[in-house]
Amino acid sequence: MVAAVAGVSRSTVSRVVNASPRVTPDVIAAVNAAIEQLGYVPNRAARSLASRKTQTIALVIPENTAKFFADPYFSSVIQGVAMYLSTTEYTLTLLIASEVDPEKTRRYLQGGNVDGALILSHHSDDRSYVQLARSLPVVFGGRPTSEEGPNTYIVDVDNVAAASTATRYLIDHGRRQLATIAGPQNMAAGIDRLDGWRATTEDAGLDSSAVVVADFTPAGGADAMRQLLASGKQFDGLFVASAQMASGALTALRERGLTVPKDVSIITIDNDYYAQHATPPLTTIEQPTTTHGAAIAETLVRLIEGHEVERLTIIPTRLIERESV
Amino acid sequence: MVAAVAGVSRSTVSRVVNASPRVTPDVIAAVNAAIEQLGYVPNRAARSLASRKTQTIALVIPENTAKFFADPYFSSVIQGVAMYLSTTEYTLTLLIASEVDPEKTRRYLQGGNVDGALILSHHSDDRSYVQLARSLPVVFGGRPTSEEGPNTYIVDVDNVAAASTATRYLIDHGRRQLATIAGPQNMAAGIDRLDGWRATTEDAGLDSSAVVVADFTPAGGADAMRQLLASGKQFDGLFVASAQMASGALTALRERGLTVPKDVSIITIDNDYYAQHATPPLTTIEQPTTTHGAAIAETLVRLIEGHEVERLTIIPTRLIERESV
DNA sequence: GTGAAAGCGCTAACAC
DNA sequence: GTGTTAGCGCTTTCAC
Repeated sequence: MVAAVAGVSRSTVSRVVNASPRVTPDVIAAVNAAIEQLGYVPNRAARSLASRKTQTIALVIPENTAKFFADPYFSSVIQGVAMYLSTTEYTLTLLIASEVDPEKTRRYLQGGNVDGALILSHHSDDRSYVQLARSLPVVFGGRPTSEEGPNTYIVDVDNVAAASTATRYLIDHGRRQLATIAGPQNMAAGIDRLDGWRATTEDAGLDSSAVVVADFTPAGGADAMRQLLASGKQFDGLFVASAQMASGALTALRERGLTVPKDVSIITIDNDYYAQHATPPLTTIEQPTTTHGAAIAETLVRLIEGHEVERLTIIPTRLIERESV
Repeated sequence: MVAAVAGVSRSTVSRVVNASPRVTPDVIAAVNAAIEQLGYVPNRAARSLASRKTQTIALVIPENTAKFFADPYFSSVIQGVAMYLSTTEYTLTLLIASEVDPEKTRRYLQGGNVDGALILSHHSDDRSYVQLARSLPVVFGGRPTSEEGPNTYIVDVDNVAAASTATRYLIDHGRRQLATIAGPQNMAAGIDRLDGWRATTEDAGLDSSAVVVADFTPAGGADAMRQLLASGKQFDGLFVASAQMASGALTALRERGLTVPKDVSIITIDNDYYAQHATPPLTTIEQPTTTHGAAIAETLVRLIEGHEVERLTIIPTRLIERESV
């Protein structure tokens, strides 16, 4: 073993590996030399067992992975998480939450197999995770819909403000008959964006009754657009709560021979390929996705390591002007 | 502890947890009852340490994660991997291969911290992973470019055949002046698809000199298209080695006022949103991505568990006819 | 079929 | 500053 080659005890090797401050430089050098020579790699399992730390962080993914992975927003957030963690000593585990047996996930998380968990809010039922936060460091990427407890740490974009900015942009560009395709009302992002649109619309003294709810997918956006068109409501400015839905809405508009932005202006949220490659390219509110992922991960690491952490971190957004307004 | 409540020894509890065949049904029931009552969750670290198995599989991701995660193909494959593994006892760890310190990744992998590794070929230098396969079960999703060893297990699509099918489709539809936008020639997928195109084109007695190489991105595809246009070569049928590039190519074609498929037919590979939402929607060769991911993971698990495994598994592809030819 | 004992490879008191 | 001694929570021979 390393200790023998370096001529020291196993404890000392352990101290060197863990960068303990009180070890003589000579000894550190000797041990490192031995480590190098032997190609020694500490065993994670043994370490965890003895230190009662796993150095592992779980990223919990809702069972409905199809939607999850198909959404470029999430891939991008995961990327941010993974990249941040690769600069630390923590390892990232992807945990798919089984809906058949939700207990399985909870048990795994609480069974001391991870040091903390990241929950990307995508689904309605996050109550169990809010509870989980009582016994394990947990950070939510996106505000959970269920009531928050004292241990709820959230890193999120200000969805109300983003929707508000978008809506005001429409108004500032002369649009007076507004409509919106909202996101699912069991998700915080869906709720908050609708709230922002409605408040801003009403503040401007405009009618806020043209609302259709969809599911954040292109197909859902197209359906919603058709509904709106069929409703007979007049509108010249449309806020769509996600670029994926906007892409679908564009398709439906084209079916009816309507032109953007001549007949109707569109503004949305997300600067993904849907927004960039739409015809016309969409004016949108960008949320910095990888930055968001990194911030979530960083918050969790700080939490695990006992640092002071803000209960709520807001990630800034940015308006990108293109050709749809 | 569980043993006490169930009135048996720890060994017996261990046997029940690990589904050992020779335990009396009564005892099994008693132990399970105790487990349930106590909410017992076995400690992974202790288990690993004693059994010398980690029940962990690493998914190695090239450092250039930006490209990686932006590619819907990979998100989708990861999804397949994650979903398959969630049905097993294995846990998925995302491992970002540092290019600054490639040794770090290798050491981690060889240090007994995982039972096996999945390499999604995306980058040129996979030699080190082919080597790694000598000491650790490794499965490649996509053929590595470097020479294969006896322990190289590969799960891949037949890229040559896919390109060949696509090219023949163009020819069958009356196109005689063919061109291609090829993928990077340091990646197997890029090389094989070009080979397939060239062979089929030449077999048909057609000119195979109109080739531009790009990097699988939309921007790269657009540039390549402009180059092709500027070259003065005439073509009425174009095979683009990925839908992302095809989407860029479409943009460049539009700039020049060319219409698809009237002026030029386009066929590509990948049935992602680029192919589906392009204008016009692209005729393409679909590779089943989540299935691919699941197959890769399954192969690795079988390998780890000592089952007989094929050295090469080919995933079937499918032609999807749309409006670009 | 079940229990007793040993030990996986490391860290963490505690002594010196 | 370094070595000694336990012990983390499990699995695994080996008896019985």
